[in-house]
Amino acid sequence: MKKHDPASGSNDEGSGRRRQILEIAAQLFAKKGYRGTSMRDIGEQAGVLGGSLYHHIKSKDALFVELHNAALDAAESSIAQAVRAQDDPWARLAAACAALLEIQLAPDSLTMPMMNDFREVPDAVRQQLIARRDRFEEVFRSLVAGLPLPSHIDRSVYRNLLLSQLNSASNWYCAGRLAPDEIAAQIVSIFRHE
Amino acid sequence: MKKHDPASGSNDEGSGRRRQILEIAAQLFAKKGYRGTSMRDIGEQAGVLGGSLYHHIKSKDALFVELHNAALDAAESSIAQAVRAQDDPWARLAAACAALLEIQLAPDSLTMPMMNDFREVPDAVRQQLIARRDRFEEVFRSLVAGLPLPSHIDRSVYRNLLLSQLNSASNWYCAGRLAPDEIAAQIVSIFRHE
DNA sequence: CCTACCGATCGGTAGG
DNA sequence: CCTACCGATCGGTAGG
Repeated sequence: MKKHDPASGSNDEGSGRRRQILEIAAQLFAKKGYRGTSMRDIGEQAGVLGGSLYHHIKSKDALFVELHNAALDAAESSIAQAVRAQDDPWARLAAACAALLEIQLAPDSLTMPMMNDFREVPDAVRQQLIARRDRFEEVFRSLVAGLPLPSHIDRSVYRNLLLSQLNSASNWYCAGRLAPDEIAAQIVSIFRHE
Repeated sequence: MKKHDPASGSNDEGSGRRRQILEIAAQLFAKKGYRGTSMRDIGEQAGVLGGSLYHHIKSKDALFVELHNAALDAAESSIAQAVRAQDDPWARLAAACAALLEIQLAPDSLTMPMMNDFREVPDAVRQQLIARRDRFEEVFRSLVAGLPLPSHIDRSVYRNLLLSQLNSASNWYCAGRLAPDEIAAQIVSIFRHE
């Protein structure tokens, strides 16, 4: 008779089903955008009607915010681990770019590229997304601060350019050609100046 | 009794009204995205009801395609003119970046940043947008081909990284800080290698 | 350019 | 998890 909290991390049968739904939703949001993905679309992929999803989630807004934050959590910890193993500032930047691209370009999984469509999301959702993203970008602010850049380069612009590349790589990435870590190497070789 | 073709370039009173509507639509699409902008939203800004817009346009899809193509036409000719005045390959690239950014970061006008939301547009529209964009990007392909780049840099990746930066600059650009041409200079100074 | 409306689709809910 | 439905909103149209 005990109802399990749909937002909890409990690992019974219902929770596995919930994770499956989250992964389906993440893929659809990544492919079609927030407004382009209806609850009925998600339900169809999960084999249920749209309304039935509300036993697992509170609302479409909350679902999207949860996915977005989970993706940034995963990226943050993966980057932290990759950077920890490096000492040279350029090597640290390269490791961070490779780790982020590996996530951004993964074709499936729950970690998906969705920090770009702030425009098509309701205002209340957008504020949460922006707050989380700003926190995420702090790690790049400190990585860039550690670089021995020529003085004529504006580090704020440099960081924004770098991040916009990493975030939009999925728009032109073609799985057949270079691997994510090769693209990261290209980016760093372009952004490397001293 | 003569009906004027709404897609023609005639310059009578009706055509001026039409251009005004196009500018309003361009601003809304740029700010809220394709799906986030309803015909009623556009009508409201223009001081009429949504249904009344259909005397000036055929459909929302056609309106968006027209705006997108007009923006790329304007960018293409502005870039061509800027590049023509330069001889050195790096100077040509710098001129092209400055011209494109000037358009991408202009707060109003009909030329607007909208080559990013291919995801939220209907399939039939997306195909037209992609075809036009691919043609637009050819000019950058040839500019990059003219650069004396180190051999370890992949020119295809280089071009995609450059374009993704130019296209998403409006996401972080803050009018108070650097001017568009200063940002273009920063980009070129980062992308300059020999 | 408005009134008045169409069918379709949306996010979400009640009750079982 | 389904049936059956809610009110809201969408793109678009007929007729004036």
